Amino acid sequence: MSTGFELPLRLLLGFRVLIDELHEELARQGHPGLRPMHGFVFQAIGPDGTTAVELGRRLGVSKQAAGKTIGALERLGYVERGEDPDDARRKVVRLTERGIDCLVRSAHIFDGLRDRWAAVLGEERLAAMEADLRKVTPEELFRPDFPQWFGGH
Amino acid sequence: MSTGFELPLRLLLGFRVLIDELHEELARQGHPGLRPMHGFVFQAIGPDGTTAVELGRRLGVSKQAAGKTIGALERLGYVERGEDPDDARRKVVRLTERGIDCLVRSAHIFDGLRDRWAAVLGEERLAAMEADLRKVTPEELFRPDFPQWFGGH
DNA sequence: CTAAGATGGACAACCAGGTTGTCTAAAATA
DNA sequence: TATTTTAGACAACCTGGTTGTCCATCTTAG
Repeated sequence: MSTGFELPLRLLLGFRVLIDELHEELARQGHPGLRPMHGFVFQAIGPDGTTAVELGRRLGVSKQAAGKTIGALERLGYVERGEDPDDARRKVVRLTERGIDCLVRSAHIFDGLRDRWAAVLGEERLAAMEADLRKVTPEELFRPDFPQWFGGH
Repeated sequence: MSTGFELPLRLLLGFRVLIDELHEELARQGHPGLRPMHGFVFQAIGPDGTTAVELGRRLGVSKQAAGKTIGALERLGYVERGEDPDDARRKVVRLTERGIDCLVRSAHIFDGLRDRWAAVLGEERLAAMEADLRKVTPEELFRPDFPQWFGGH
């Protein structure tokens, strides 16, 4: 019963399982209240920080929407705004210590989840799945405009 | 470079590739303007039709929200409301001929996309991927509350 | 070197899609 | 038969997105 119909749903379901378990574990480790899309935002901000305009471009939303998202994450203590000494117009958005802690923990948790899958499937089979997926998906891992892409009637 | 970080994103990317190609092809075949989530709604409606209350329950949203979605799809010509002879309160929502056409074409397109993946990866490897995904994901394929699940800051 | 244009960010008004609350008609039940 | 439950419509509101406008600042053309 391998209809083409099952494949996309299994892929999505796999993603969902991993993300759900990530957030359960993050909540246990002191980061409750985060939503799946926050990970995308953190990644889009990057290690060197960014600006509202640039963040909006990366996320595929307007700079105003990006500004609101930044404001929300700032209130949660995950990002902070700083001045740019080279350009008085720009406000650089950076991850706070708490934001970085969240990223580090996420990486560890993802590694642990991958280990669990490897224990069930075998490391060889899991590596094969990853290799195969690489063959049929674009190089660049991050398509942070995903939330935008999916929503909307 | 198999960090646990890559796996979920590859799964999501695979899903996205398939869905994007599905909608490109659907647009070519006379169904433009459909969004990824419409497929979920069609599936949630099912072959026998449903009601706004039941649809809301399946999609994980309020009956009012389901009603609005139904209204939008009705305007697009994909569903229609009919009376229930056994219960004058209920308005049964059913797929129109156009809605069914869309579902049939989607099934064919998904089959074709799976064939393309099989040509790249080999039928055996693809079947292995599907089998492995089944081992690490829930039985029930449909979690139509996905849009709801992902969104939200 | 200055004047014109481009850019980053804030603010306001609006829109879409979700929410809850209230209401009516019809069905189920005590 | 009287009461309670249910399906659906309508209204008010909330959130997170949109565009439009504005100002301050940087960049660039003359």
